[in-house]
Amino acid sequence: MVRQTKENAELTRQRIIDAARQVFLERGVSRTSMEQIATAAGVTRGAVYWHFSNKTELFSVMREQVFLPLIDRMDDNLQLENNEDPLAHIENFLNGTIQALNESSATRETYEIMMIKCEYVEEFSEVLRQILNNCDGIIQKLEQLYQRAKNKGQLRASKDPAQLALDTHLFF
Amino acid sequence: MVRQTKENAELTRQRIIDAARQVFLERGVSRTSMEQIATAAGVTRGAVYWHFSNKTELFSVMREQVFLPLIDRMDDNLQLENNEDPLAHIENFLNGTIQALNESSATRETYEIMMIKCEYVEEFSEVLRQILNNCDGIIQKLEQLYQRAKNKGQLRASKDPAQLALDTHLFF
DNA sequence: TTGCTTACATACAAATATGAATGTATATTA
DNA sequence: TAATATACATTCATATTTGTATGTAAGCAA
Repeated sequence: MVRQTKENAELTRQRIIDAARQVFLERGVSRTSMEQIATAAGVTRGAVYWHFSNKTELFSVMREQVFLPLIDRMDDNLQLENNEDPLAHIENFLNGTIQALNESSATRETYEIMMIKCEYVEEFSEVLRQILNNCDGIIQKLEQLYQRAKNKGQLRASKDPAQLALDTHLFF
Repeated sequence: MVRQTKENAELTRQRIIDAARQVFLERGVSRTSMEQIATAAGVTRGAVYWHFSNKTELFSVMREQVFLPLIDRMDDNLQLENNEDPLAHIENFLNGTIQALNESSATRETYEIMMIKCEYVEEFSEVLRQILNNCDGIIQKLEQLYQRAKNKGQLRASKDPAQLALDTHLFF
């Protein structure tokens, strides 16, 4: 197979990403070689290097492909418009995210890779920073919601909204 | 330096372990080579291989050296004798463990390595299993304590001790 | 004191991985 | 339709890492 049409090339690219996710999951990020990813995708390293300049970039793309939509969805679920019942709002948000994880095995696998199959050093520590950045927005929104709940008397006075937001996020 | 006395050899071994922890922390477990560990310890790979058969074993020893005492301490803190105030007992346990982490940088570093600088695949998944095994005992004890708290009316009826134990552990 | 063992250092061979260079047949475009 | 760019496969040079093998000086026991 020598020269695919544009659409086929896009399919190949996606197959490589999916293959990477599989191999990362099985062998961990740093122990998988480009060769293994290529084999799993049914191509050679040449193809992999054509689409991605190195493993770090491939990892980032794989991650963003499933995570940016998830983050978006989380952000959407946290829209601050609804002022009626902040606590229920938070519960809905958590349930929605769990459901998203439940529905997509790709998302779950990526999550697992990021949790226990990746060492956050050097190039990857940048990834970690990005993730934490994403989370910061969510934490802030959570805090605002908790603050509103407190204002509405839904929370005992002893609770600190900032702490609760951190707790919620950390637990999640 | 060619032939040390027995005590000096033991010191060398310990230096290697400490060096391994440092390098693991900086570069992640799978990206550090024996060479780097050796250099950090001020010896050659020969010495490292003399004391440890490979990186996995070195990692295990490093981990156990700081974690077994920690687990022991946690177990001790959870002794079930004191029946007066189960919830306070749990709080003490958590505080004690935090304090242990706080006191020993080696423990903290090892904790960080295990959390985000190690990919749990193949040989290392065994390590993960071991860790979870250790935790099981703790979770059970927590559950018993929560159960007692419930019996004593310290908990609302709606709370499930098993759930609370998992929550506490997971959060921690 | 001799002989054996220990605690390493040094050297070597093999495996593995990387990135780039090159080749090539086909899509695409002018 | 000719020229060019694309989407790969193949090849190659170069590190890097590993485990082992070998060397060696000093410690230790008899």
